Amino acid sequence: MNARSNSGSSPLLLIENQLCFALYTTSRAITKQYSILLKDLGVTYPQYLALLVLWERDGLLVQEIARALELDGATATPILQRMEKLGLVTRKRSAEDERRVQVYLTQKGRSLYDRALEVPYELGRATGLNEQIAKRIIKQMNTIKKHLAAQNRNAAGL
Amino acid sequence: MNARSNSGSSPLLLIENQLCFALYTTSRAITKQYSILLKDLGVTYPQYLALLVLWERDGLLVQEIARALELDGATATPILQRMEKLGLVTRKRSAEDERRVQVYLTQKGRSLYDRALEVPYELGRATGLNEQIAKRIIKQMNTIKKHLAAQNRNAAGL
DNA sequence: TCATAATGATTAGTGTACTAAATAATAGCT
DNA sequence: AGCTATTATTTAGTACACTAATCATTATGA
Repeated sequence: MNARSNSGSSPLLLIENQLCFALYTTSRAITKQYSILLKDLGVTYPQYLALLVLWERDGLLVQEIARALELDGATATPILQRMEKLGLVTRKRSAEDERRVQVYLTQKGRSLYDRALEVPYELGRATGLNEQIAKRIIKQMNTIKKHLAAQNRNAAGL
Repeated sequence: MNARSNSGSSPLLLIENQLCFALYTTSRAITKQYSILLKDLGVTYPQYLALLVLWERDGLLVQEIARALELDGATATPILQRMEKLGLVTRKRSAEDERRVQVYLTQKGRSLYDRALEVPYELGRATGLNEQIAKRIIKQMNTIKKHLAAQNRNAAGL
């Protein structure tokens, strides 16, 4: 049974709309919770994500950070500029290739690491899901994203 | 096993961070897909959601629409103002209570209904999940939101 | 080689989202 | 009635996110 066969019910209640709406509102609720937990650190959720990848590997390109966060470069740039203004990172044009900009953690950026370790722990308690269910949801989210990407690849290929 | 006991692995890989990140990126991917499907209608995803609730019941207050979309009133107002500029709705101060603003669909707003019915159908194909799994995810998202709300109620009560 | 394409980053412009503060009107209380 | 608290909406200010366009630099290929 697909959505079309369900035309008697209201569009608000169609399962596809419900699922997307649930993800939309839950994602916002989580981001809000992160902003509470990250207030002490003085960073936002996307900034925290950028820190996570830089703590993994320093000196990444703007593009690499954007790809890791699944963000457009045009979104990553202003985030990293704000982080530079906060004194968390520095941005340097690469010498070999002047197009590239590498992002490095400052001492201050590195210093947030220890306090940041507490964040996912506190947030994990807040979501109230066990690890097994969380893993299943992560897999299903990846399924959705893969499906959407394939859909758009086909649409672009026409 | 909680996050703390997992202190050997990187913070990026902690299950809580992974879950939240998956929801964050998937929600954005879905919104992007909606924006493609809604381009013909000339509305954004939040505007589409507002239309859904108004098609259910016309003349709702700004606050009621905000609550239905789980948005702050301060976010709903500019969305509805843009929709008014697009000629989709009109906003009228209530006569009995001058604080209240009621939102009504215009003829143009009503006329989008038929085309909008196709949207969740096309999006459902795009996500690639069956109804049963979708329903389970919706339930789990509600669990997370309830948990977060309870957490914050307790924090406020201290 | 040199015109052209591709790449990496940024800027411009629009539309959310959020908190906090302002505004205006109504409700409640004494 | 008049003071105070509450309610509904809006405005102000900050920070994403997205598309499209721009700019500089590097890669390419006839």
